Amino acid sequence: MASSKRDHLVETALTLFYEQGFHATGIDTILREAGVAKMTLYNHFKSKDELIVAALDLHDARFLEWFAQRVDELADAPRDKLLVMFDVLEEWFNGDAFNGCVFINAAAEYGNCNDPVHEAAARHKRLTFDYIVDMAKQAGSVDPRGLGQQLLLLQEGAIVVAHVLDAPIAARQAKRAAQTLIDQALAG
Amino acid sequence: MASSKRDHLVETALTLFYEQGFHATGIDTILREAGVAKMTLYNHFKSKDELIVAALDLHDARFLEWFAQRVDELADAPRDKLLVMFDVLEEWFNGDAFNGCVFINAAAEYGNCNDPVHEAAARHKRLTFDYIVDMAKQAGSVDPRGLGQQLLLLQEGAIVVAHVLDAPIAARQAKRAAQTLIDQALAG
DNA sequence: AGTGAAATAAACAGATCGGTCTGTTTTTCA
DNA sequence: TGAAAAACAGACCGATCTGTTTATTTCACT
Repeated sequence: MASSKRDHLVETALTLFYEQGFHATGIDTILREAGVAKMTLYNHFKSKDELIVAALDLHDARFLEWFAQRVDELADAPRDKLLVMFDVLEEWFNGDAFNGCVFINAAAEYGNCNDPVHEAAARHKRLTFDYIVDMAKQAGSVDPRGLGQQLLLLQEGAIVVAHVLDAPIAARQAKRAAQTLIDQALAG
Repeated sequence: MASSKRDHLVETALTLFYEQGFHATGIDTILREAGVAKMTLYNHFKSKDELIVAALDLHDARFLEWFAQRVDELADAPRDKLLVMFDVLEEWFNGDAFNGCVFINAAAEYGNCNDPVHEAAARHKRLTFDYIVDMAKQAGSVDPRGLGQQLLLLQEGAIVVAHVLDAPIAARQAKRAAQTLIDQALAG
């Protein structure tokens, strides 16, 4: 079990980064919370930034998996899946731990697009986009990328509004807008 | 001219906070850049957080004024203003200094909704919403708040996508979606 | 010209930052 | 069972952090 300590460290780091932010969370805090020695961290990672990227990559895979699974549970028809996406968002917003999107937060703290942390955030959003486009394709859209772009905008907007304005209802507003856009895109 | 030093300090702080983030920008850096003594800062503000709020409030007023003015320059009819909003966004995204929305970034670093910094960010987004609702009302929408919410989602989504994915074109995609939503809302 | 407010420079405080180093203990596996 | 690998505790490093203190200088206004 060579990497169990490493995994636990990344897991703890992810939680703290999400709760408190990246710059605001010190290495020592993570180590104390994880119950791990400092040298263990620096044997697995060259720097705090590498730990951040590892934490983001972990959440990337896991979040998308959770998201797609919930969508599949709530709808069967591809067209319905495009819509229930926003119900899943609402679930997320209403969860206790909701503190915005950790990738948006990461890009906010690491604004330089060439920064590895920013790149990890961009990676996730690209995969999110791919997922939506795939659903749009299955729903029979003639321009799945175009529809996907519009729905992505609504999704990201909902996340931001829900967080900044503390308004989880943004998901439902986004769903209404999505309904209109989907109807228009799949008409005829 | 009692407050010229103070103004210059807030101005410098705003620039640096936007460029580098809030936690990542130290007091000393701001003071050096502004050419101001440390005691001058602490005579005007009780803490760094107060300086942050002052910087955000300054940008709040100024940004909304710039935004509304550009919208007025590009369109006359209220309905057109709802649309050219997204052209103005695109101008902003394509500017050299674009690094996302400083209020979204602030909320990302200060996630707690009761934090004065977060509250300042929320204040700005509420005013942005009010502005859009007002335009929707002038455009003759029967549900200006509903339309305003949807357009706000598109706007915030465009900002996030433009920043995280380094894709200023998000503004144009948002404009297309807005066109559809506006048509639907103002139909009949 | 003189007074009081405002800004200055610079040392200082105490905590924390990311990261390194050493030496010891635990775990893993052949 | 024994050697290599991994994790451990914790001291230590220099730098930086926000904020305070003190004493000096600038400057507007009467």
